[in-house]
Amino acid sequence: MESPSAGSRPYQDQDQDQNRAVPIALVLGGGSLLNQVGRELRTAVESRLAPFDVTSQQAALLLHAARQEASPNQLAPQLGTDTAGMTRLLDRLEDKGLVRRRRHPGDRRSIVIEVTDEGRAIVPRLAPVFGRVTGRLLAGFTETEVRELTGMLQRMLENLTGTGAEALS
Amino acid sequence: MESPSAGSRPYQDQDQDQNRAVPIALVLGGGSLLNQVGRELRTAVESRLAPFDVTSQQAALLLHAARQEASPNQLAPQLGTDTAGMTRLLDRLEDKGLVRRRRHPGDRRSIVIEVTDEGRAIVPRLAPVFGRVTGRLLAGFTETEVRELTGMLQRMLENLTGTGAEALS
DNA sequence: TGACTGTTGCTGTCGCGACAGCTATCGGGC
DNA sequence: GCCCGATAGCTGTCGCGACAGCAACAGTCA
Repeated sequence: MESPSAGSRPYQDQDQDQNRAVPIALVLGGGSLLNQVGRELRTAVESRLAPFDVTSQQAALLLHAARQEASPNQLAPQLGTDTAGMTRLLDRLEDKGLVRRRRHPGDRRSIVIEVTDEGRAIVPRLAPVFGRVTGRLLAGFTETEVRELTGMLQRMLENLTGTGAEALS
Repeated sequence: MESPSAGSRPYQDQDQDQNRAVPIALVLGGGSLLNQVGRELRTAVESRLAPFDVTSQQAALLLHAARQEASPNQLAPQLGTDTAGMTRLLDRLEDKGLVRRRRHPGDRRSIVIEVTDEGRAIVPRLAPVFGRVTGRLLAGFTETEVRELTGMLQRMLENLTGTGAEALS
């Protein structure tokens, strides 16, 4: 298909080529490869979280909040949402009794997310789920590949957001 | 590029290591790196599609349907959704007058998606949007990297969807 | 003191994915 | 003819992300 010499040509040069090897399938709508993997990943996590009656988002919030008390505003970017999404997320978790809202003593605009005893009871069982799915996701990958993949994902993120968004803790 | 001892060690061996270099951040909920890139990608596409008053999903459907008439059932997997999602997607596109539903002459259960003249008018201007965003997403990537990335994404997809032997669960 | 500005969380609206259940239709077998 | 399973599309429900608008509050400055 391609000659090996083309391997290091920057992708930009290739952009005008109408018959390029990697088509817009990487990008096309919700069916893009990227989104497809993301969706399957979420589904895989949630099927394993079903016994605990929480979604992957809810589990992620619990893990973050249990480790350190925080406000919705602080957690929102780590969960890939905004304050509006946090409001609803907290609503659902509060309905399930896993989380409580407390006013911040110093700033009455703020809120402190408090994991209830019921929430803390299941938190230790949530983390391994993410670990196991990570293992399955990356089965057959070498450490080098995982590093390269992570690097490429971060470069793509920076390409899109413009400035470096360090989302990784 | 392989440091032989660590670099080629399969990721599985690393799984029990609590302090592994790539944490569950790759997987954690909607804030995972994978989903984050996917979301930014969708946002970037949609901001460029705003003048046409279509979303990335709707644009993707138009591109597919304009190239070749098809049924919702055929297009659903390509758009990363199911027939239920197709029903709503078609509803919205029909409301906008970009698409029409026609009964399949041979099979009265089926439907043929017909792009209206109004729809065909904007289709040629949609494809370049995906191309441009692809270019931006992959800015600075070599062809080799793009190939490796695509390959890794596909491997991850197979790892998740494949019905392979499941030593972890 | 009072106005101004920025922040924080809430609410409404839209689009979308996943899932379950339903109807109409098609096809094969008897 | 009838029956039975499979298939195509529709509907309802839930969770979530993006966006816009809102009220309460904080810190600042005249």
